[in-house]
Amino acid sequence: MRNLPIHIAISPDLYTKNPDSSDLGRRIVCTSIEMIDELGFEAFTFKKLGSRIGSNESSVYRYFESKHMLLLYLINWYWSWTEYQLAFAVHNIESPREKLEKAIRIFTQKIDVDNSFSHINEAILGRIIIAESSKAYHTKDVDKENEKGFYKTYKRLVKRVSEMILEINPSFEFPHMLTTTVIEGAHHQRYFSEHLPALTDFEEGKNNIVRFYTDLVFKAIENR
Amino acid sequence: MRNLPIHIAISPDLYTKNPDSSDLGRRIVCTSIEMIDELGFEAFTFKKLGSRIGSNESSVYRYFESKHMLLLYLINWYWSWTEYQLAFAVHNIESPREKLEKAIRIFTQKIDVDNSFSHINEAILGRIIIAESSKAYHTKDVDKENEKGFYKTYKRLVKRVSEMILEINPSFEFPHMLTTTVIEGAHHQRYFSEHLPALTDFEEGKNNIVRFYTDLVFKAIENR
DNA sequence: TGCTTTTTGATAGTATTACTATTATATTTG
DNA sequence: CAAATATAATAGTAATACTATCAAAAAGCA
Repeated sequence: MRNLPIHIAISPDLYTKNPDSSDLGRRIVCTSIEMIDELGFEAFTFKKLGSRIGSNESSVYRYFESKHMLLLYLINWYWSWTEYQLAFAVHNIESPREKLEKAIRIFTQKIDVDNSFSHINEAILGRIIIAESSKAYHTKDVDKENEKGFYKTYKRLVKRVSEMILEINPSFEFPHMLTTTVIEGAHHQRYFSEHLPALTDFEEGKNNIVRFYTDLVFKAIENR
Repeated sequence: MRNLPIHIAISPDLYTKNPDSSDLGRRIVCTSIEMIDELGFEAFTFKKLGSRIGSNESSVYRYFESKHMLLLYLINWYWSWTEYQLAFAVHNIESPREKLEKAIRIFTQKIDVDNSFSHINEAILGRIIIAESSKAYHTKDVDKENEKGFYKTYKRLVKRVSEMILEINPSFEFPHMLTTTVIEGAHHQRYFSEHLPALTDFEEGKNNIVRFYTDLVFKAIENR
C-alpha cells in the first residue's frame, strides 16, 4: 500500500464542511492531531487550534460542530485507514490462518506512518486512538450516535475480522468478542507499557504484544 | 462475605477529608454514584450533587479536591471491594485451577449488590467503573498520579491474579497481559452488550462473557 | 476586467463549569 | 458554657464550548 494515493472517504454525517475539501480543512485535521496528542483531549480547544493554524475558533466550527465530532471524525478516519491496511495485507493470501495472523499483527504491532496520506501522521493518530478513543463512545449519547452510524467503520472492521475467524472455525461461538478483546486489549497494553508498566509484560523489542495476542487467538479458536 | 461488616479502607491521598467519617461524607459518596450513573461523568457536577444532598458545592469540595479525585476514590473503593470478593471466593480452595476459575468469574459475571456495605450500591458503581473508569487514567497526569499511588489498588489486584496464573503454569510469559485483557475486556463486553451489540456476542442468560473469558484463559496458559 | 458568491477572520457575547475565598451559622467536643 | 470544628451561603474568577454578526478576502465566472 506504500505510496499509493488512496483516498479515505469519511461519512458526511461526521463533519459540517468536508475538511478534505480545502487547505484550511486539512490543516485543521492534521494540526488537531498534533495538539490532541500534545495537550490531551480535555485541554485541547478549538480556540487554541485556531490560533495555532493562524486562523480562529469560528473557522474551525465551520468544519466541525464540536470537539467531540472532530474526535469521531479522526476515529473513523483511523479505522478506515486500518481497513485498507488489512485489505492490502491479506490480498492474494489463500490460507485463512495466515490471513488472520496478518490481521492480528496489524492490530497489535506498533503503529507506523504510512506515506500514502500526506497530511495525516498515522503514528500520532494511533496514539490518540489508544489514549482518547474510548472517550468517544463512553458518553450518554452513545445509543443516539450509534443509530446515526457514527461507529459503523469500527463495526465493519470487527465484522470483517470475525468472518476471518469463522473461516477457520465456523463453529466458534464468540468471534466478535475475540476480535474486540484483541483490538481493545492491544491498545490497553500499549498504553500500559508507557504509563502503567505493572499492568503489562511489555519488553522493548521482544514483540510481546503481537506474540501474546496471536497465541491467544489461535488457541481460543482451536477445537481443543 | 454476605452481611459481614467488612470495612474498606481507602488511601487518605485520595480525599481531603475522609468521606467515611461523617454522614455528609457518606451521602456525598453514595449520591455521587447515583448521579454519575444517571448523568454521565461529564454532566455530573459538584454543584448538582450539593443541591441533591441538600447541601452545596463548597461542602463537597471539603471532602474531594475535584471531580477527578472523587472518581479515583470510587475506582479504588471498587477494586478494594473486588479484592475482598476475590479473597473470600478463593478462601479454603486448594486447587489453583479452581481458584483462577473463581477469579475469572468475579471479573466477568454481572456485578451484583453486596449487602455488607450499606451505603454503596455496588451494582451501580460497577456500571460507573465500566463506563467511566478509563477516563481516570487516560489523562495527561497519569504518570504523576501513578507515582502518587492512585492506581495501586488495581495494580495489586492484577498482581494477585497474575500469581494465580503462574501457580498453574510458572513458565507462562504474559500473566499481567492476560489478566488485564480479561478485566478490561469483560468491561468492554458488558458495555458493548448494552450499547454496541454488533461488537459482541452477548446473549441474555447464556453466560457468554464468563464462558468466553474462562475458556480463553485456560487455553492460553496451557502448554499446547 | 468587473461582479457575485463563497470562504474566512475578527470581535463580541452567553451559559456553564470547575474551582477559590470569605464569612456567617450550626454542631460537636472538652 | 466556651472553644473548636464542620457546614452553608454567597460571591467571584478564569476558562470552556459554543453562537451570532459582520467585514474582508479569495474564488468563480461572464
